[in-house]
Amino acid sequence: MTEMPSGGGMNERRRARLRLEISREAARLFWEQGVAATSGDQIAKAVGLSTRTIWRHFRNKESCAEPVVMQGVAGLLGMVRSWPRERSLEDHLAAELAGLGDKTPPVDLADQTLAMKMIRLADTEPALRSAWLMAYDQVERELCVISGDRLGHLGSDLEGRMHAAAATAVIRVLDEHLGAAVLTGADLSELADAEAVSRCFAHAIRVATGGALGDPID
Amino acid sequence: MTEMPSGGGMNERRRARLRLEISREAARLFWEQGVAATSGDQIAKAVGLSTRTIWRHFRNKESCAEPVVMQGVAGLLGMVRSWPRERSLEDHLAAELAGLGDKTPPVDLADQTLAMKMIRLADTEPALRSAWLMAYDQVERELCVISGDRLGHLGSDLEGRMHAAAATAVIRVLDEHLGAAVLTGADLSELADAEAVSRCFAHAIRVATGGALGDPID
DNA sequence: GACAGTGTGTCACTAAGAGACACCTTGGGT
DNA sequence: ACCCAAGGTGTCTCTTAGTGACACACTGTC
Repeated sequence: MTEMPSGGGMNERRRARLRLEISREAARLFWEQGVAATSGDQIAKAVGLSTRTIWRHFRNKESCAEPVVMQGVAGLLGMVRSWPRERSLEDHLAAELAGLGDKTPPVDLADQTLAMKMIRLADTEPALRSAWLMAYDQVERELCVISGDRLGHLGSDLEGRMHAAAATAVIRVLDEHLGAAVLTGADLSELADAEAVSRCFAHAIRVATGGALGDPID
Repeated sequence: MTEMPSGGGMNERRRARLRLEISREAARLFWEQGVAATSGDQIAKAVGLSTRTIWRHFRNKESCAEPVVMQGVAGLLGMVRSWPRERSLEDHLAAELAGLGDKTPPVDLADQTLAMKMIRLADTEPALRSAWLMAYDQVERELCVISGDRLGHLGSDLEGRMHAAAATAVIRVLDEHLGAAVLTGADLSELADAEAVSRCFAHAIRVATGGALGDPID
């Protein structure tokens, strides 16, 4: 009869951690040998679980890539989540970015490159492309809540959804662009200036939402 | 040694027609009994082909839904494709819509409702959601060419891609909204005024692209 | 009428993913 | 200390999504 709120919450996070763990191995294998050549058994063995358990946590093979993709945008998403209403997007991103160096664990860097490899693979593997899009679909839902909050539901719900969708779309395109740039190793110079990158994101979001997302509220 | 340009072109269109045919049956079955309960054999039998042939035309079961989804947006996409540079988006859509009643074959209406059923199903079936997103990913690529053409590659390629992505995103959200409205049968009144709908699309695209797509060129 | 090319059917096969059941943790109550 | 309920996992089994290989049918060309 007694609920266990801590147990439930713990389980959810435990589950998320496990999914990420599996996803890391899966993404690595996908990158090293391609999606088709990677079997569920192989993923299971790599992460030290039974194959059956893999399918308990992922609805199919491609979707094993989703958590690393989500992890790749988690940084930006976290920043947007903590965006206080009274600040402009540019100010907030700049501030977050300033205090980012110390609190970002090194593991995130590995995840970041893994996520970039996934989008690269998505160019040739339609299955991964759909996983990539599904991950951003998730981002869109989260952004929808945030934009709904900032717009205070003054506009229609539909309007909020469009803003969220447009913002997510430009974020995705920027991610694809940056990912490609990093992996080709072309010019890392444009990435070096983190503030320029954040300004780029902020500007893109502002444009895509017709200015609805960007300005401080009230 | 001799190419057959007519034959090749014919094949491509023949293939597209066949894919659509298969897709219609698949979508119908998906809607009637759910995706999981619909087998490849069943789709094959419904369309009068061997199962093997189904998998020659579609990489997996879910993607069987893509052609009807594409068909669902083909109307709008066609309009945007024929958008002359010297007209505004609003004017062009209104003009196209005026001369639309006569040239739209009735079969399109059935496809339209089928497409709407698919997005409805996508709410509960992640596999269909990814098919839906993949179809719009295709739309985005097409829009990318169009926007690149209209912007004359004056802006960066990246900018064109962001505009295309944002525009596609709002079109998708509007489609989802309209589809939901039609199927719930709530108020068809807001759909009755075709011109209002087209103005809605035009406005959304204009906003999402920061005005980059909408105005006449030069 | 022989020919190339392309699309389809049939058969055999691999692997994705689910169902059923037993086991083993964890954590809480007595 | 003991038991018990809940939920995650392994093992076994089975269905079916999806592929490879090969033969056959169709179509247009020389």
